[in-house]
Amino acid sequence: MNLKLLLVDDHPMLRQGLARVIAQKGSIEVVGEASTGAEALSLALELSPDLVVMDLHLPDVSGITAASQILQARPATRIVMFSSDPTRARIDEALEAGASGYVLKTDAVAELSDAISAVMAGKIYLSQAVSAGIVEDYAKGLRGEAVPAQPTLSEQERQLLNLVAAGKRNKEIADELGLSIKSVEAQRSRLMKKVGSASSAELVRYAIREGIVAA
Amino acid sequence: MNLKLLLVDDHPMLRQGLARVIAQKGSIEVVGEASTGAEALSLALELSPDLVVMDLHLPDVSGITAASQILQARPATRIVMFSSDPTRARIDEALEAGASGYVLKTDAVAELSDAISAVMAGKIYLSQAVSAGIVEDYAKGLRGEAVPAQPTLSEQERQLLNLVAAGKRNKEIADELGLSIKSVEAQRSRLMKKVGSASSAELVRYAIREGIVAA
DNA sequence: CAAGGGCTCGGTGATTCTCCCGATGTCCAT
DNA sequence: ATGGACATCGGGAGAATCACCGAGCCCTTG
Repeated sequence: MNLKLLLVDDHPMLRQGLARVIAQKGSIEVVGEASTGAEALSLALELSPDLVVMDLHLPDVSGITAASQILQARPATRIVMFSSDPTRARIDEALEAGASGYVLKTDAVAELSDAISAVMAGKIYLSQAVSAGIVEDYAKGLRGEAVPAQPTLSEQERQLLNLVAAGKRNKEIADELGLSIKSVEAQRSRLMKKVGSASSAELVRYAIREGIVAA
Repeated sequence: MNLKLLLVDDHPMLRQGLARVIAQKGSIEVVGEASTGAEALSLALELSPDLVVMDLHLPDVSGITAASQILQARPATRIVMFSSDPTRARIDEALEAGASGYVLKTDAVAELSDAISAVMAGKIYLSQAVSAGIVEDYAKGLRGEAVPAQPTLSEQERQLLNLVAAGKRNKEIADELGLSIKSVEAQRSRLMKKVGSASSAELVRYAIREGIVAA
């Protein structure tokens, strides 16, 4: 039986190349390619692929939200995330959204093959580089101390970060959030401590790094 | 005669895919693949490729400097830059470094083929999306007015931007640059007007967009 | 229940930003 | 040489930020 695969990435170069690599190993058929989240969703509905290989970085929405949308409509679909970002936060998000695999673009192609096999067998697959980090943290956690930081931001903190990175002043943020300036200041300083930045400039850079706002 | 091509990109996924796509159109042979600038240089020396397709973003050094190094050692080599960054600044840098082509990862694969043909014929090739922007600016220039902004930053301004984006305070910047706070303030406000940002947060984002500092 | 943690404020004071003004000095073009 | 553009300062006023402090409030955990 042939596996139907939908390939989502905003780089045609990578898409076409990968499609060839995947196709030539037989048993898998690339039935569609998409370059945006919206396109991915509509193609997923139209083609009912068994598997979606999805880039995290898309021009319109994040691959994460695209994945949730697809899973909502077609819960049986397996999704392998495909990203150049090895950040813990990203990986967590992907898994929460229901992805079954996470492979890095810096991994060898073989990782993607392995991921596809494993995921279609119903397993969760994280590429070596990814799982290494997680296992390490886990071991550290068992060993007692100091899993340094996986600063999970609350919805409110993300919101704040968004506004700060947009260059708004505390007063404006306070109005927009219906809080007092004092609360904004407090949140802001807590946030800075949390992500380990000493200035708002670093806060902005953090927000961009984490993909909370665009550069 | 077979064209010898060296493919440089830090993503094996893309590399292997592209290699297949390129190889199958005959007359071009992918003689090597590199994932870092250092690797690219040593392979270029070893293999003497006619053409190098080089990603701009590499783990060690920028693809720009890697290109300069290769061209210094093997001036006859043609280099096509391969990037996801359509920024004018990047393109200018690439051309100054001696690249003969600039193709975006968001372009179709056909662009890369065209680029290879054109470049090997001794021409400069910029992909549609890239040249469109440049030609547009040029036409606007001829038409008289309003090339909206190619904010060429002076060395000092880049320096300032660097320090601002690093989160330094005006006082610290003044010390570091041997100026008075007042001059820093003035420069800063001029800079903000120049790049059209209303807040220092936007300034930071600008610096990151333009690649002046890392995120 | 009590204790603690997180979030929302308010106050205070020091520091910093931002923007106004004007005084120089340099360099370039008229 | 004279005017203009621009960079380097300084003064000063007003706003914003930052760092502490403390006081409630809600919620979870023991």
